[in-house]
Amino acid sequence: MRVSKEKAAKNREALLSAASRLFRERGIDGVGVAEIAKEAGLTHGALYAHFKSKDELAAAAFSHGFAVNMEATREWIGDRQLGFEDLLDGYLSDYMRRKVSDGCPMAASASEIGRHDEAVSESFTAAFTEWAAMVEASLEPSLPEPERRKLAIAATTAEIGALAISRAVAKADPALSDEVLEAVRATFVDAHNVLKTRIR
Amino acid sequence: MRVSKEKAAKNREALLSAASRLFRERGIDGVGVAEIAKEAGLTHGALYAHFKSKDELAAAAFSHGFAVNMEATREWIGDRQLGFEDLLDGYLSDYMRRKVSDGCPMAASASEIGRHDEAVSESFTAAFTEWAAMVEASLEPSLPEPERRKLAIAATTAEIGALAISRAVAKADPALSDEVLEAVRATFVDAHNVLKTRIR
DNA sequence: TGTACATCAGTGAACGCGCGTTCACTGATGTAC
DNA sequence: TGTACATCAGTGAACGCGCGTTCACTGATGTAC
Repeated sequence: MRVSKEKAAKNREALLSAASRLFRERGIDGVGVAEIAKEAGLTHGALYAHFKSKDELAAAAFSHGFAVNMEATREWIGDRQLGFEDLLDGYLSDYMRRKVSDGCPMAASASEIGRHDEAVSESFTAAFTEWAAMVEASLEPSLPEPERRKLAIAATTAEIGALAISRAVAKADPALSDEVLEAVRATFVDAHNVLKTRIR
Repeated sequence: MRVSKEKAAKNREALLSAASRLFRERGIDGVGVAEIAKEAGLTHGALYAHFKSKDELAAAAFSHGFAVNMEATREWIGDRQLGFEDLLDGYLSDYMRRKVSDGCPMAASASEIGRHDEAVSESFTAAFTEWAAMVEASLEPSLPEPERRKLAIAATTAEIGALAISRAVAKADPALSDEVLEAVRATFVDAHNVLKTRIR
């Protein structure tokens, strides 16, 4: 039966939350629409009143999960003046490695994105661009372009890759899993320092 | 019916080739065992004479695909004295980005690995370790440890991440896809040069 | 403010199909004599 | 070299189940008068 506009909006939100969490945990192909709808307290048919297809839901869920993470990051930063090193430390941490179901959706799904609809690729791209902009803003302000943007893009790419790979090797080689995070952190801190030195 | 040892070995090889290719194209959860067996010219039941489960096949297929790529890389290098920059250029290329079905299995599956059996994680870890060793061998020999190993691990991590991400954003933003490859290349070439300069 | 009715979010059965795994069976291979 | 037979890779039916999507229907909501 019909439902009030607010209730419908809440149901949509519940679908996005459930999808977002389940897709990060088990992958887009690892979860069915019925389970997502059930998790949101609905039947699977209702899902198609909100989204045209599973891939459209995947795209929206990706954006939703990223927005929640972005907001949490902004809150974590708060009024502090956090620099590039602080961001790297925050992202390349054991906490983030364990935070799969509500962690960074880019690290959770990077290698699956290319196999789905263009809508999914667009969600990923928007998230990547936004995150890279935040990283660039944390860099030494006086760094010249295009070096500044290049470092931001490389750092964003490397940190997403590092989190994904540290999870991939974690079961088989926990020490290597730590090394991956630390090596990427150290390399980019150093690269930033070198660039800062060059402009002096 | 029973089949000669050579024929059985060839069938196993065909199963690994098919699985390896299909998993890279569509993900482990995106392909069924029946399709893999059919592609190898067998029925699905035969698959279980060679592998205990789909995940065990996934682990073996990953190792198989990586070994083929490693061999191709060694052939590509041949007798030339290729350095770190050459390896980066080779990996972070448009050719590799398009080479999905027979390309680097680490870039194709990085973010899915953590969701499967420990056997799959072990295959990934062995591949990563072997590739990182090759990268380390390409670095300036006089670089001290632990910086040398750290740079090799960071570069390996970043190049796998870069390939996965350049594919993820390719449909939505081809220019950004190129930038990702180039930014990682430039950052690591620079990092290597800086370390070389420091030891002088 | 009250009434009539169009709207549409949500239900649940049905569609055709594929999933991973098991298992009784087949029959050529490979071995023991 | 020939014979008897155990081995086991491969077959294909069957298991129970889940897949994404569609659709006729329900009935409360929201709107027009």
